[in-house]
Amino acid sequence: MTYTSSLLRLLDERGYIHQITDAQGIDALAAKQVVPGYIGFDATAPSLHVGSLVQIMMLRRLQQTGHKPIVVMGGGTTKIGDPSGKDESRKMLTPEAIGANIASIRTVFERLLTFGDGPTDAVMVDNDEWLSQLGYIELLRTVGPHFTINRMLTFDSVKLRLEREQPLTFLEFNYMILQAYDFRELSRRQGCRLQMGGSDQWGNIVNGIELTRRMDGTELFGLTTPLLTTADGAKMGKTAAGAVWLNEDQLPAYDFWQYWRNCDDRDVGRFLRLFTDLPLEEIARLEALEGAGINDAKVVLANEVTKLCRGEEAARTAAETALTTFAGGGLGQDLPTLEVPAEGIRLAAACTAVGFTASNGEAKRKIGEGAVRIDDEPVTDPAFLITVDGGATRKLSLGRKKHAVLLSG
RNA sequence: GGACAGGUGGCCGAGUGGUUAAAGGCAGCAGACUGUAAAUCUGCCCGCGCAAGCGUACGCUAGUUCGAAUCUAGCCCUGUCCA
Repeated sequence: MTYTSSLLRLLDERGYIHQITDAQGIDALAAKQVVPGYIGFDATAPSLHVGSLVQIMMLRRLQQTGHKPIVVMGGGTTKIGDPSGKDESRKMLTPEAIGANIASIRTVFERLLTFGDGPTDAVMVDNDEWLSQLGYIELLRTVGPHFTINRMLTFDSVKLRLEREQPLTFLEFNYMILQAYDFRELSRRQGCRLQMGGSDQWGNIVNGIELTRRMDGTELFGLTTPLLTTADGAKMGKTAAGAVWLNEDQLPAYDFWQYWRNCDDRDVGRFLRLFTDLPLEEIARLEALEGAGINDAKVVLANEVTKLCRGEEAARTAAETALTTFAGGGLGQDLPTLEVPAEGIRLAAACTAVGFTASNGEAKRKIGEGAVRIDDEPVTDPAFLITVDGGATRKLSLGRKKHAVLLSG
């Protein structure tokens, strides 16, 4: 369908839209007034990762088209301990830890959104503000009548668990009620009219809309993004090496840049539309590049995303490091470094020390396989003693992609 | 509270007394081929040690045994059904 509001048009042409509760309704609303819209985020870690970036970018799009982004931090829900994952997510965080996480996460939002008091300035709120005030009996009486178990059982989040015969705790079952309540509360406090989220949030969003309609008679809207996976089917933002964190102190800019630089050919166009502000014509040109030429598009992608999330400076340094390291065979300043003591260090120990390998045993195996090079010369003796002359630097590499700088210590 | 089933390496999943650091698959890492991509083929894939070797590991604890992931007891956890 064609949209009249710039918001919906932008979201549509850039590939953010999976489902909308009432496409015409929200389009009409966005065409005539400032729409405050929110997305909820978890506060279980000191940083969000790339998996949340689509949502953050949607808030950015909201603001770009003249609307008001509301960032909702799940401080209240985090207090309970999000039960959706398996064992690790069972941990319950202290209020102090949650507060620290929220402060840390906020730094990324500040790069991508403009905060303030103006009508289209972004605001950040913590759902703990209202959730922790709730009394159980009160909640049951006011909200309880609007939910039927029959209906709740039909939601995918619940249904899938039951079908797979996986446990679903009462706590988790209640999660959707709290999330629904969030939407209603935001509608009352901030005049929020739109909730966005990943496609897995559809049920929660719809519940919030229904609850608010029944309790207050207010009409709200919901919009979800497609579930983002990489071309080979993996969830975005998680690699075997760990999550791709948005915060600098969780993941160095160089590694962040490399994540995008190494993306699958098939993902380039999609990612450029979702995660950069580049004009669509420019993206069309980039994704049309063929063969090795697509690498140029990947560099642009890495530059742009790193610029947005980490700043110009970080993006430039990471790009320069990549250029000199890969193309020039030299050394970039952004690479991990290791100070080598005067008496030298064994090759295997050096590999582990710079983080190439998890253990000396693994390092030895890799060395034996001929994967490790010093100054681009393969070395196959794990006991080889590396020394660095005073003031000089040497290059340590494992495979094509892992490089580090050795300094004299 | 009761009956039954089950808990194995990042995940899935074989294994019912020694030859099992534990088949196979997935994921991952490296090599070859390339384009810092994908696909494919090959190798690797608990830790320490230069090495010989040692230490840990099959939910937890205690036991049987020359020897246990495998047998016994108790406990914990999960699922299904019953109350």
